[in-house]
Amino acid sequence: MTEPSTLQDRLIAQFDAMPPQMQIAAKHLIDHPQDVALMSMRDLARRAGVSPATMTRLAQFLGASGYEDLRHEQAETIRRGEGFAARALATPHSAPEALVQQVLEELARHVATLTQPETLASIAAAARALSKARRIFVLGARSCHAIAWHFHYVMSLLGERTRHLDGPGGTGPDALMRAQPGDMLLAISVSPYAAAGLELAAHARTQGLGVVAITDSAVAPLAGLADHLLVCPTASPGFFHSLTPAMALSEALCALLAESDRAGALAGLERSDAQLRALGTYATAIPRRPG
Amino acid sequence: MTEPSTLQDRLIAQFDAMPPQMQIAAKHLIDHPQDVALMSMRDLARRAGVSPATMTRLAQFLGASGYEDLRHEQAETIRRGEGFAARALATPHSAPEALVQQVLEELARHVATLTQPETLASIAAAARALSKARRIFVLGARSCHAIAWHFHYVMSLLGERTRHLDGPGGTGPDALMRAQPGDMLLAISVSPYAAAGLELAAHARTQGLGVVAITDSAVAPLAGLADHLLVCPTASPGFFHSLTPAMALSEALCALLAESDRAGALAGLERSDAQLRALGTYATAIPRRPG
DNA sequence: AGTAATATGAAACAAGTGTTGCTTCGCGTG
DNA sequence: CACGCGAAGCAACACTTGTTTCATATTACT
Repeated sequence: MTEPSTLQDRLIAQFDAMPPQMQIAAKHLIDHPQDVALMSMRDLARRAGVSPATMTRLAQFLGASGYEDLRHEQAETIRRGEGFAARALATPHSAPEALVQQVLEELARHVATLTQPETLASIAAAARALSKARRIFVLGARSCHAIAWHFHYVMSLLGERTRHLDGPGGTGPDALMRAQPGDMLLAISVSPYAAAGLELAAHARTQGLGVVAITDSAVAPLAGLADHLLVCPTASPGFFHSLTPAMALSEALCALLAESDRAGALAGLERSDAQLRALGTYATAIPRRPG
Repeated sequence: MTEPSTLQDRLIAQFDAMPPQMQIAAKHLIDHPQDVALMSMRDLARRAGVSPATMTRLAQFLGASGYEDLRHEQAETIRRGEGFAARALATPHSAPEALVQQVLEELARHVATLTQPETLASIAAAARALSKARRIFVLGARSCHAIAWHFHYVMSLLGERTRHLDGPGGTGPDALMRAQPGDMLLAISVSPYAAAGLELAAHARTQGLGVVAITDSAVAPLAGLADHLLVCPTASPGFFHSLTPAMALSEALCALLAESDRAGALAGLERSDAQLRALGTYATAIPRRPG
């Protein structure tokens, strides 16, 4: 009688009873259910980092006679449009749900806005400039700290080129003392514009650093002293300014920088990975759920 | 300049130039475009009442190298949710611009994904739980630090309810010592899952705290011990996992929490604002460009 | 510590995949 | 009436598919 359950539900329900490799496979199916019907089992297994045999075993573990059973089931699900397309149904939401929907829809729209051709060109140009820099100093005060830190963190996995102008005791800006010609500054600043960040950016500018600015207006304080200006929308139906589009910009920059030196990025990542694994930083196995 | 039109459009456009059998095949593809990706070509040919060879010829007639080209194209279309496609405005990009566009489009799509009704309900439920908490501890290790910090920062403008489990000298987790029943934990964790964060979350759980988790899979390590689970996609065409959707989730939560106590939020904001202005934290005028 | 039980990947398997070359068919033209 | 020519099916092709088998690790339990 309990048969209307979806593939994902069954995978989740039985997840804890699976052997490790099968859990890896199951996790992949849960996270990419569409791919069950859209690609071959062997390809899927390769992406999941699992032997093809494991996929067959997983299918049989779920009670199916084989993997093709799963495929047919998922194909039927997709045909019914339950894949993703359940949009724009009349939405008899509660008040809070309506608000979340508004917020998220606006964020999605804002991020989509960034794909305008001129914006793309600005991003590409900024990335090109940053990729040539000897060092990249990263600056983001107050709310923009999140973006600055994230950019620095990601880049630090690739190598040693970024310096984050922040730190305990207010000693963050000190790193600028070692700035040299050929270095660049990535500064993030949205309204209300933190004075400290602006002063530091202006100072860096006087030292001859090139400036890439992520900010919320073409006439924001940072705009005047930026060599490359990336404007991101921050409006939101909610209480606060949004930093999601700024985060998207930052991630786009990271993607470009990694791509511009693919080999170097890979090498750096591998070195990071080796150390992090050696230190047991990451959980390796998918742990059982506590009973 | 590649393929400004969808498969169906191209089929219709060239329909009249096709030989009879090929038209039968084409009609079937036009009427059941999904099946191109969801079943084998031979099956499809059988249903259309056409020889398999005709299908191959049809594909090549359209300029594709073979039928599998069509299959991949359709699979991609289905993956994107098919229904509404802001696709393929002629984009004669340079390579880097094409990559940025892909990245940003995928991010926008992911954020849009979060507006599914079930997701909205989860977010609303999580926010409700958090709004009732006496205190909210915020936890995000490594890459997730950006999200955790941002949530804490925004909430700290409203009042004193959040504690960020991080800090210099590794003393971050200490704040948990003062946790009491009725407190909650907001934990953020995406793959690769940082072990430290997971342990801390598990520990908080044993102390009786309710847990809201933002993570990237229904079977992520955090999922098992979460009372409220918010799943955000992290895939990206670029090198790295994306945190933009997680940021969007966090901002949605903030918006709801502020809204749930509008008066309190306003009062808190005013107090923050007063102090920050008194200290000259924010730049008031737009400075002229130096020199 | 030793043994039974289980989990796993490599390789072998038959069945099915999309493609291609060849043949046949139908039909209009010289 | 040959003739040529495109269309369509058949059958063999090389390849990939999902599955199974089996030997080897790995794990769990006295």
